[in-house]
Amino acid sequence: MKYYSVRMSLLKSKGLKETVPRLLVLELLSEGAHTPQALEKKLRKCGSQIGIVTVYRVLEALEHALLVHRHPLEGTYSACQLPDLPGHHVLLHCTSCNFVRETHDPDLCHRENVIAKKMGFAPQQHVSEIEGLCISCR
Amino acid sequence: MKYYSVRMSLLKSKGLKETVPRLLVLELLSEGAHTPQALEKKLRKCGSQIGIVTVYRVLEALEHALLVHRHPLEGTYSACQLPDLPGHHVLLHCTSCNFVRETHDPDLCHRENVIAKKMGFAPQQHVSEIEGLCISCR
DNA sequence: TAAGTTAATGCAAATTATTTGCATTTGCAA
DNA sequence: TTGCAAATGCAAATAATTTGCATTAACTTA
Repeated sequence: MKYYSVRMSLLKSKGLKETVPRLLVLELLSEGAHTPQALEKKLRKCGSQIGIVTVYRVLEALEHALLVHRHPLEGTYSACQLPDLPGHHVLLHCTSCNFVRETHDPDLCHRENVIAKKMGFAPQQHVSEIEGLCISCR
Repeated sequence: MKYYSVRMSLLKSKGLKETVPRLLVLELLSEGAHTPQALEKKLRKCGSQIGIVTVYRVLEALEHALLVHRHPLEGTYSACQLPDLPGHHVLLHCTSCNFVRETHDPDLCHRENVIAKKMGFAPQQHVSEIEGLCISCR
């Protein structure tokens, strides 16, 4: 596993300490959505002896730093692919292979603000989840 | 509680049996988002002796029939306010009073389809959640 | 309207998920 | 390299969810 690559600076840039559990979790979550339990199993398979409690705490820290998303329709987590654009995210979640693609769409964002205003809401953040089949699964 | 009103026909129209727990849960969920646990407590206060297990099973049935939404960022449920427009929903969730308002927006829906297509996704359903403060909380 | 059938409920218990407390270790700054 | 604060590991407590089975209630149809 190549966890010492891209994600090294990411943690520091968010003011988080760089630890092995965090790097591994980020790595796994960049490959698709996982529940905390699924993460623990995979970590065990990778040889790391990281307990479920630590997984929870790592997820909490990463979510708080907006580096991962807690996932709408499933209770899973995935790595934020656009950590520099907080506030609005579109998640494309393949129901077959479980892969999560993420994007940002200014039009959608704008439309959501319009809707919020129309309904009398002061929006703080939006998440849109689109469930479907990805290009390689159909 | 006026649970014998509007929601009576709704259950039947979805092919579900009309039972007291279901009517009560639908009623409560139309007033705002609740966790299963919160539902049980309120039901108990209303005098009904409906166990948590039943609450879970009622929620499962209602969700499957698309009469309630399992809620993105909180693990709560709320009644679907547009049961005749499945597939796409916009949830406006007040982070202060916990109320959930629901709407449907053709523009947003269209935009999400465009995004999905652009990303090679065959969309099955979308949910957009907008978190913020409702009109009476700000 | 009174069976009969199927599905829903209630309860107890099992399983699974999440949180907490505390001792130990580790990352990072001085 | 040393020291401090924060992160981790482990055990145990708490909470959430599921399962099995007996009972009850809702719809059908006769």
